Amino acid sequence: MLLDHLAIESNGVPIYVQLRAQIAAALGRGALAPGARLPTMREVAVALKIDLNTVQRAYAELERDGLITLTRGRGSFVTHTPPREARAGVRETADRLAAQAAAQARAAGIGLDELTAALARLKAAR
Amino acid sequence: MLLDHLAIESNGVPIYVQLRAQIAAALGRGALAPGARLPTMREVAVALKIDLNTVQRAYAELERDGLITLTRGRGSFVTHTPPREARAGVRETADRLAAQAAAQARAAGIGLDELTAALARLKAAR
DNA sequence: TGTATTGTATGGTAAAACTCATACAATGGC
DNA sequence: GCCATTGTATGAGTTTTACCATACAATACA
Repeated sequence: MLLDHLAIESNGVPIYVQLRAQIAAALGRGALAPGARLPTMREVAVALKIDLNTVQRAYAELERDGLITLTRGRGSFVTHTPPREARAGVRETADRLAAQAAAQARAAGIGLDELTAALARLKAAR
Repeated sequence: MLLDHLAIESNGVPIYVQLRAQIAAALGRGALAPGARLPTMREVAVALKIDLNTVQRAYAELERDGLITLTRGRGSFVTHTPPREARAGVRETADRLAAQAAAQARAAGIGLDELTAALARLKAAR
């Protein structure tokens, strides 16, 4: 379920931006098939303990970008013809995050191999 | 030059967050060697047409994370890598950094697998 | 037809982000 | 010692984000 993969961090990044990015990435990954129904705005608001208006803003921008369609009374659905660039930004973002982590590691005297091992441990702990 | 790799987008992410992330990523890719001098806060502010205080906030957080050191009158410099056996808690530190990176990735909709793959790409690119 | 569901919209409040202007303080070079 | 450079700091004012409460409008369904 998509709701389980959503989580808001207090990084300085606005909540609606985080939400928009996470849903966009999930769609680009194919986690939800075209035509599939997204969780209700109210469901997301309750689950993440954020405001309905904040969710609405994220959903509205996803619709503006052509990723989802909103229909009052019915719900929100994945578009059947998603834009190509949906998947493009994911790799860029991942590379940027990896480089950031590498910088932190170097400053702490941690090698890339040790960081990789730590990531593997984290993955195993789930 | 680092300045050329900096660009601010109007995507809702606070400017100081974008700047901090981009500089950190550049350091992680090895764009600047340890000990190298960063562009002046004022240079960045002028080049990106943003406020000096905004740059200062980004630089300050990079210093708090140990990535750079700030010296009044001299400038900002990439911190030197500490000696390898300097600390006993290498593993704990690595785990902490990994968890941090994972949280950042999660906020951006990036999964552990994608982050690991990106880290492998970065390692290969050296 | 009625009614619950779901997206859409508005007004008010608080906090954060950003800019602008100005000033202070340490460093290095003349 | 003088002075330009560079980081550090403060305060005022505007914009953006987020929350809360409330209400409206379209859809689906018993």
